Parts: sequence; C-alpha cells; structure tokens
Amino acid sequence: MKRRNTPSKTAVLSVLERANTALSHDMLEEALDGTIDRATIYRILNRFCEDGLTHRIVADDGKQYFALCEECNHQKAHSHNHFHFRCLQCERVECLSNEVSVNLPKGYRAENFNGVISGVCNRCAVA
Amino acid sequence: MKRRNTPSKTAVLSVLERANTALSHDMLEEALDGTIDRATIYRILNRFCEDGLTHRIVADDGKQYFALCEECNHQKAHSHNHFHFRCLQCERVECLSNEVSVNLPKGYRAENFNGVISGVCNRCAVA
DNA sequence: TAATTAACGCAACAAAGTCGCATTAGCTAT
DNA sequence: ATAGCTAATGCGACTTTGTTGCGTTAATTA
Ligand SMILES: [Mn+2]
Ligand SMILES: [Mn+2]
Ligand SMILES: [Zn+2]
Ligand SMILES: [Zn+2]
Repeated sequence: MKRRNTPSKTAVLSVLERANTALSHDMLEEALDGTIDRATIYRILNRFCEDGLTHRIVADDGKQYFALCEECNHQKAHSHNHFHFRCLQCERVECLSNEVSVNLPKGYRAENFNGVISGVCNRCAVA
Repeated sequence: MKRRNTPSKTAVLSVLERANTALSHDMLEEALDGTIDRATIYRILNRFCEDGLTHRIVADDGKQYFALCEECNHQKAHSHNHFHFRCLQCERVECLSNEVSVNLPKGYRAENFNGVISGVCNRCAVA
C-alpha cells in the first residue's frame, strides 16, 4: 500500500499541473495522446484523490473532473467547500476560490461538498 | 409540441408528489413496479424539467435526481439556487430550503446551479 | 541483484442515459 | 361521434462513463 512512482503517474500529474483547471478523464486521455490505458488513468486519478493530491468534482454534465488544489499541497486538513464553474462553451471547469459555508439542518452531518455552477465564462462571454 | 396527458405521466407525477424528496430514475422505476418503460420515464422526466415542473439535480453519485419544487408550481420565474442533501445511508435526496447566492468573477454568467452536500441525515445519524 | 508487490494493459462488465423507429393513443376540429 | 394529426410509448440498440478481474511488468527495498 505504499505508492510507487511510475511514468504514467508522472505524466498525468504534469498534465494536471500544466492545466490550471479541473480535467475530466477524456480531457486527460486526449492530452496524453492515448499513450496510457483508460483504466490506468482512472486508477491514477482515484489514487490522487485518496491521497488528497486532487479533489473530485462531479459536474452537472455527469462527469467527474479532477483538480489539483493549491491547499492540497500544503495543508494537511483542509476543506473543499468551494464552487466550481463549468463553461458551457469552452468546457473549462475551474475552482472558484471563495470557500462557502452551508448550514445544514440540525442533526445533519456533511461529508462531501459538491458545488458546480455552469454558464459562460468571461473569456467566452466577450466573443 | 403541445403536451398530452397520459397514464404514465400521471403515474410518475404522483410518485414524485407522494415522495417529498428528489427521486432518481431507478427509484421511480421501482416505485412504479416496472410498469413503465425505462426510456419513457426518462422522457417524462426530461419533459417535466423543460416545462419547469421539476428541477434536475446531478448528485455526487453521478446520478440525476428530480424534484418537484414548491415554487415551481406557483411562480413562473424563480431560481433553484438551493443546495441538496444526499444521505449516504438512506439515500434520500432532499432540497434544502435556503436559497444561496454565489458571486461569480466578473464577466461570468450563471446558467445553472447544482449544489449537493452528501453526508448523514438526522434520521440516520441517531441510529 | 533478487524478492516483493504496486501498478499496468487488456478485456469484460455495469450503470446511466439517449435515440431511432414502428405503434398507440390524446387532442382537436370537423 | 369520428377522423386526422402527431405526441407519447415500448422496444431495442447504442453511447458514455467508470469499475473490476487477471495475468504481466516494473518500482522499490533489502
Ligand atoms: Mn483542494
Ligand atoms: Mn424549484
Ligand atoms: Zn468559457
Ligand atoms: Zn438518511
């Protein structure tokens, strides 16, 4: 259960680092030119999430997106209570920095926050 | 493009009314005892959403949930900027009443809000 | 350098949702 | 009431997204 460094892992990580947006599996697969097997990519991403290297966003298109979080690299325990914006035109999914707090009804315990707003980003709005 | 009333439509609607939670396709299918075809249920739900009768939630389990909204019956234009809570134990998905407002970065236009918090609901927390 | 086992590739599988098409049955206007 | 129009249905095939089993490869450690 000790993690190993492999070329695949390094490749996926560097794609995530270069993009400063969240990436879906197919975006990664494309960026990797199909050199890495589908299942492998999925497994790498799941491991990244387990290890707290990335966080997973389930967007309103039903797909999972994976994002490196600044804080993830630094703070051990931190929340991911921020929204994500998915542009319906350029398909970019990005983290919105402001952390939000939701107060749940009495007796409810939150385990996971998943907030996505879709629309048109500033880049695409101009055009 | 004028809608018709059919037994299937009525059945789906009444299940949604009886439940005061959001329901996924498979929950509905079960509640309907498999009397209505899968594709038909999907189509009915999509029509309900188009017509503003229900709103669609994409939860962090990747599934779509459909909820009648109080306001949907009354107000013509209203927002669905509220969170939903998905209990990891009883699997209920419910609307949290407080409307939330998110301020997006300059130039961003929101089209859809999709907020889901998963965890344990008060019912299940006690047990 | 050898042993251990995490990670890989491949294939099969599962779940969620959509779509084409022939048939059925609401609605409307006669 | 009846006929015509076409929305809605059922069935099947299909797509997309993601997972899992298994035999093989290769990263780590001793
Ligand atoms: Mn983070
Ligand atoms: Mn509503
Ligand atoms: Zn954009
Ligand atoms: Zn519960």
